Amino acid sequence: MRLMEQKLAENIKYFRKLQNWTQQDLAKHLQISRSVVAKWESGTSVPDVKTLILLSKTFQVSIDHLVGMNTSRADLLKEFQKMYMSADQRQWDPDMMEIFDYLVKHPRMKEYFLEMIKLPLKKQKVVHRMFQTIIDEMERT
Amino acid sequence: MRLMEQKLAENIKYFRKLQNWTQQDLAKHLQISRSVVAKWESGTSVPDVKTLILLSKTFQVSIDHLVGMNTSRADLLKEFQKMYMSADQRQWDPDMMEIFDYLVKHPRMKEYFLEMIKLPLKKQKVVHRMFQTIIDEMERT
DNA sequence: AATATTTGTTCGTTTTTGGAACTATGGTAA
DNA sequence: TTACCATAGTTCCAAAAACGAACAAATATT
Repeated sequence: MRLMEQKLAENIKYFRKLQNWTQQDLAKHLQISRSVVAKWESGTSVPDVKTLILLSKTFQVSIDHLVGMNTSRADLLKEFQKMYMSADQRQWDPDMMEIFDYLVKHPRMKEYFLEMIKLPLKKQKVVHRMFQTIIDEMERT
Repeated sequence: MRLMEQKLAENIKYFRKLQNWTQQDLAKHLQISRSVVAKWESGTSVPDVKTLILLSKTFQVSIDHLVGMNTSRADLLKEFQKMYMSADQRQWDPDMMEIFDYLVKHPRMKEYFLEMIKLPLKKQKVVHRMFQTIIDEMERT
């Protein structure tokens, strides 16, 4: 993991110089001490996450790029799937897909489901239980 | 900047659940103590940059996404629709997204929902009605 | 209702950062 | 060359933060 620190160090320096800034300039921008910037760039220390985000904004570069992880900047689809679909596969989670289809076909059920989501948490739990009980019952008979 | 911590917290939890992992599972993966994960997810503390990168790799999500610096959900959705959805004109609306999120967070509910789908149609109808009744009831009281 | 699993919180300890001051390097002009 | 100035690297200490263990609370399952 030493590599990552190295890249981050290099990149901070790189983007700083891209702006024609001295360490002092950057430090002022971030409202921190100059010596801290020096330490980042020499790999002696690492900015915390909050500051990293600030750096990303300051330089207008993605955080992934900043830390040298822009390899996985792959396709949108993959990101999207990871973002919104159930995990394991590269494909859509078949189960979710099934539910999706089902709800499209049963809009009323969908509406009521949405209603449930809006309920206070405790009531949601109650609904879950009841639902569970109902399904169990239905499967048994 | 308080916002960022909140989003990061939510996202770590979200992606963890997407994998159907407990905090313990994630902790093991990262070779750290579970309580640390708990603290991240409750916003009590923040992972350092090294660990953040590890998380990004583990979940296969960009760091920017992880800290909530992503292009907005709506944008991503639009992009996705443009690229993959427009063909067969499926209705992919925000409500559906909400439901998906909800099911990710409540895997058990998802399972039971799937059970329902497998029931014979008549029973499904019955379940629908009961569900609606329950929701109506819950909303009234 | 009782048990087991999962999550949240508190505490003391350890690690790490951040800042001040000092040192080192590089360029420029006399 | 030497003196000077701006910039960058390093050391030390204080302060902040994360970490892990143990305990407490909440949630799910039977």
